[in-house]
Amino acid sequence: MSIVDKQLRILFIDDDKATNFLNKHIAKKNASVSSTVLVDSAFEAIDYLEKKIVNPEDRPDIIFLDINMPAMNGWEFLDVFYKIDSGLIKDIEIVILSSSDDPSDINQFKSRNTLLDFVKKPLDSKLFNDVLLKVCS
Amino acid sequence: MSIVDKQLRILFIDDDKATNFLNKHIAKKNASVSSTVLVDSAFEAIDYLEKKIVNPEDRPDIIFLDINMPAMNGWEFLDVFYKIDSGLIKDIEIVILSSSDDPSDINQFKSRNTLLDFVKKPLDSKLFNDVLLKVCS
DNA sequence: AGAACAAAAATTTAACACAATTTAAAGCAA
DNA sequence: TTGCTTTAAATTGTGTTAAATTTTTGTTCT
Repeated sequence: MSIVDKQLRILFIDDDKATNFLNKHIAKKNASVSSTVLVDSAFEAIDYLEKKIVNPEDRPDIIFLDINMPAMNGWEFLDVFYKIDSGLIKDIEIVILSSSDDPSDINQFKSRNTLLDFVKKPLDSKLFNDVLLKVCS
Repeated sequence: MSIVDKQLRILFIDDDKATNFLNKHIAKKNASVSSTVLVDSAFEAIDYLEKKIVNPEDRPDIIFLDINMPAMNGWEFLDVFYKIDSGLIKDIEIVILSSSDDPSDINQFKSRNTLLDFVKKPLDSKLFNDVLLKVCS
């Protein structure tokens, strides 16, 4: 059963290989997902969004973003992300995917009211489907 | 190509679901592995080894053990493990599988000279195969 | 009516087989 | 010897099928 008509493209940003592997597996099993892209760092994500995407139809619909990453964390990524001068990325939904219980992260999430959701690791297929439903509403 | 004649049973002890998922995937792709068991905690591992194994042929040949786990860490597990009063577990090889750089963990590993190897996460198929080769030598 | 059990449906997980990409290796030529 | 090309090997990715688990539904019995 596909919960939505349109097919969604998902970008996962996480420095942990095992997490990425699990996330991709869950995403690809969902009938509403047409493609998944994994990157290991926020830096790679910026590079991907700015350089690698040539056609608008290639841009992700949803980004699942880890917070705790070396070099550039999730919040720092978002600061850069929103400055990307491109119509391409305007309506990409952002979902925080973190195992953090840190109140400062929760506050960060609440203060940035453009973010779609805050999902606790590990991702599971039910949780993932809920996010997709949220995107379509 | 199977590097060994006998088929090996692997037990993974890790509290992270994503890590377990990746580990299992890698292990099951190896032709020398006949079965994999995953447990989420050291406590479950003890329970599994003491209670769930009835036949000697069911016991694992290798245990991949995470160090940093809540409630009971890897070293604490080993202390309990070696006290298990059962011939069943005598010649199980122990491999530490951790992302820790902590010198105290390295020292712990060196001081316990019965341990087969210390492997850094994330596990990959080459690394895994190397461990299997070590077991057979 | 409510609890409990059993059957059916649906969802999740695992197993398998195949394709594609990447990596390593061997051989040859400059 | 160095670099390049071809071949082989191995890792990774993908899709399909089958098994197992969970949820739902309906029926019976108290």
